[in-house]
Amino acid sequence: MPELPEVEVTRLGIQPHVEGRRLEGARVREPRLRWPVPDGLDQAVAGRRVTAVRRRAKYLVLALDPGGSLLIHLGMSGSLRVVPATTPPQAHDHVDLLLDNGTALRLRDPRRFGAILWTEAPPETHPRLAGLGPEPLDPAFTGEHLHRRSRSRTASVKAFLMDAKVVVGIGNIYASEALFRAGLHPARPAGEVDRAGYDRLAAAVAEVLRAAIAAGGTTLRDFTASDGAPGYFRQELAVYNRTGEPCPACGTPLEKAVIAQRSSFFCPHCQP
DNA sequence: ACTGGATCCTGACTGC
DNA sequence: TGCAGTCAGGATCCAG
Repeated sequence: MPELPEVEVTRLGIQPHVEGRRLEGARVREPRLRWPVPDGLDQAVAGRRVTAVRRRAKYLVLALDPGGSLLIHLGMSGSLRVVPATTPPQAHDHVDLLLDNGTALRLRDPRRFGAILWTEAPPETHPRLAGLGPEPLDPAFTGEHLHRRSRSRTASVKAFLMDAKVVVGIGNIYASEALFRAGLHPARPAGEVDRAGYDRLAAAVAEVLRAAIAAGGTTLRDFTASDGAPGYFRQELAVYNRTGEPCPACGTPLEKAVIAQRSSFFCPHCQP
């Protein structure tokens, strides 16, 4: 699924087509997503204007006027396209948000781990968003923050980095990539990494996420941006899915290990 | 407060 | 060609 860079690439892609448009309604073909698509979504959004397309963690937040917000999560396999509303839906095209120019923002999600939620309250107070950690591209995300939050934690630094209460947006690909750039073994207990290590890690996270956004995200199999284009950061991945290939820094064969139930990729020499 | 494990779902791929 | 098994970009819930 889309991690933060893929969600941000999606946001940048749909924003010019969606922001400022009035919603005419919603067409729900399959409400059984991660959580059920709300009953009455069509009525709830009809006539409201999209004033902003934002992102919080891996959620897209469409702010509406007068009031209300749509929260859209892409789960593992979700994607959003802007298409003519008359385009015949293909398999797994579960929801259309109908815009006032004859187009539709169309959610496709084969695995249905994604979600569309509706709230009248300020979106940051929604249970799914309240309690999340800082954005990794915000100044509040620092090595000091990671160091402080990790004291006495025995779980791996990789699991720690993927904990949305610690910092949001980092999934399995970018966790491996950031730990490689920081020279940290993914299985190291989070509480044993020192301040210098977390300073390197915080910087590495921001670097790799920014680079991935600039490349249009990472396409492993089914991620496409809102215009259908794949992301090209796959070519720049240093370790992810590269078991046995030479480390780009030292040439040692890269290794794979299952850490916190997720495949993890690392260089045994550069990441002690 | 943390931790690891199970869970939701479909599709792609591997090996027999 | 078919079939069973494995794995996949997420994140919640639960027991301990």
